[in-house]
Amino acid sequence: MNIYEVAERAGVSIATVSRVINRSAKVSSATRAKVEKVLEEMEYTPSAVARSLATNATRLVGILCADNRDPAFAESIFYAEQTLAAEGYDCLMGNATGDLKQKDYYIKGLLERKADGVLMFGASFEDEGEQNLLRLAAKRMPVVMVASSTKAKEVYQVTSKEDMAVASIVKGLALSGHKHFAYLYDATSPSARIKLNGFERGLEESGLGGANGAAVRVAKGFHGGFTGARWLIDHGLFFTALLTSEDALAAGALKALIQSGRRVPDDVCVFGHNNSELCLCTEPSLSSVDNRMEELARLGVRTLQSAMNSSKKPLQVAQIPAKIVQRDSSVPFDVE
Amino acid sequence: MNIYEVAERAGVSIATVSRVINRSAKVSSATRAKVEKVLEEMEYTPSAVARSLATNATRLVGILCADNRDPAFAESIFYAEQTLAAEGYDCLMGNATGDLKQKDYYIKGLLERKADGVLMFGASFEDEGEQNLLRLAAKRMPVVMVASSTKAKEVYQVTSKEDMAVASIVKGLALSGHKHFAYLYDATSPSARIKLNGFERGLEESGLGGANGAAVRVAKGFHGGFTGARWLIDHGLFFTALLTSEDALAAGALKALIQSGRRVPDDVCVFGHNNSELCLCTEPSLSSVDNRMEELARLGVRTLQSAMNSSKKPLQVAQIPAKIVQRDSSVPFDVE
DNA sequence: CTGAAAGCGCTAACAT
DNA sequence: ATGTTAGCGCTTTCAG
Repeated sequence: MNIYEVAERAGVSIATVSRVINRSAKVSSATRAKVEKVLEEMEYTPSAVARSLATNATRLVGILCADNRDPAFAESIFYAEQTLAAEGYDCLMGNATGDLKQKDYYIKGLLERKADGVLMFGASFEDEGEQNLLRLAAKRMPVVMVASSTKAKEVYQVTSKEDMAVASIVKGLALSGHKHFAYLYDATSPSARIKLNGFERGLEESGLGGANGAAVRVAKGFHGGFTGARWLIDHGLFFTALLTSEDALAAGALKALIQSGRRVPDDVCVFGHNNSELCLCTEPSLSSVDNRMEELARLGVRTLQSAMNSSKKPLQVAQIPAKIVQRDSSVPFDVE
Repeated sequence: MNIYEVAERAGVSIATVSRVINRSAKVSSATRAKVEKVLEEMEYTPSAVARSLATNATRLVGILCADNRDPAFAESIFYAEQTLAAEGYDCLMGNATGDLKQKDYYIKGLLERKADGVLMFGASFEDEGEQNLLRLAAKRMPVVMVASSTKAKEVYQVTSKEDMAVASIVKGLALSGHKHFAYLYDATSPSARIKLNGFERGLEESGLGGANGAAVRVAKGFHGGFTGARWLIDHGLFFTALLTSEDALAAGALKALIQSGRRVPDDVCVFGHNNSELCLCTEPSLSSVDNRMEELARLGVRTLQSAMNSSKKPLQVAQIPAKIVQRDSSVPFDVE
């Protein structure tokens, strides 16, 4: 059921068939009707692959993300997918959580499939090998990284200043009299490191030494937060403020703290990160930092779109401020 | 940078280049080396679209889902994507949340792109038009529906008996003496309706009339659950057991109940649905029904794989039992 | 072991 | 307005 069979059955040339399919040129309404009838009858479906080969254009964009299960990324992917679909782009999705080999697989795949562009959510490209891969990709199609950064300057980047927000929280709490901080994080990705940096910078800028802040790497999710907080408690570490790199971590920590008799926020203030719906569900509700993923996703998609239309090159790097959301797990303070 | 340029630079024919690229046939190690060197130098990337046209095979599978933001679907997508990627399949993802037109867009797209198969998560195809679409798709590639059902019997289906679990909860609670039930749901999709049916069947089979169970449609998420429960309370509806179609709904309801002075589980037992991580985060922790999405996803992927390899046709329809998970938001009872 | 040549299904000049 | 034809980049007989 290709264009030839249609042409034959309709008694016209393949060019004409192609024309009616694509509305590309004038076709007399008589032949048009004739062809369309055959199209219907045969349940003809054009071959996108043949078309792509002929036109050298796929309407395909890659969505590479660190983990589509992360609610923030899921939200971004959803938005990106729906927006791009509305413009007739299809999304090839991949989770590049792992090592270089995995990233290589996805990037090469997109290159081979001649994708029109890539949108990355939280995918980290740190070392030399990864950056080279990124450059290779950027040479052939626009690459937009959302919520993660890289030294490779060939790619577009949009991030929010989460580290500033974290630092601001520490400073705000310090001004309120807090002197002993703890930080729970679950990954060592660049963006995770950036948040951690914010924590440490906050301490420094508050005139507090490293001894005032314990940063502990824990397992992912509620369980990681729970056991992490238990560990802190069991080891007798004293802290009146607990920050985390993830809401689920904070939710777990919250449970552990309360089970151990701590009052939140009176004894210890707790902060999550990402401002997910989870924050509303805990008791007390969770203060968090809103990294404004929707904004980032929006900006990322727009950037990719204009880059693909190669109309005007947008900025290489964009940053928007993150927002601190104070709820019941912390005592209110002013943010400078 | 196509196969011709490579052939020329290496002083061989394109057939030979094709052979070394695909390791398809014997090539003397001398020429092989020569060709591979050129491949490297030119940073040659094969064209998947040309290859697909020639071989009539894309390694592409569609992942159509109701909403990739739903944690359960996100988990499934992740699993499916990683598993398929390991076998060299790329995933075209789409959210077919909406009307027929949207589903049509995705299905036709997959057909045009000559996808090798489709995996659907929670996507509903109810009415005549949608079912015809499904049939059209199934005629050309294997279609596997996970966590949703349809009357169209041309597609593979794997679901869990969530309705049975819901009914069992109602019956279990009824045996414990509960007489007044409420049910909060946020959608009218087939699978949502099935759950609701379970609720109603549970009442019936407990010898309770419809007057003993109020089913209310509410907005999505925590907020929907919160306002829904408030509505029930404000309207003076008495109930000692509250079931929901979603954990987030239950989380919201939980807050509202507790704020209004109800003790959970003493005054009212609350059940979520999906057994997400959220259940651990609430206070008290949330009882829920585990629809075993991971199992379903696993089964769905396996089904698709074997259907694509057309080795042996697996069963058309598979069902696995769902599990009731009792936590602190309900008083323990025995499940028959 | 290697090369020549015919397609895969479609688009896009270029004719008519 | 419609038809002819030459690719698009690759795979795959079929010869040699």
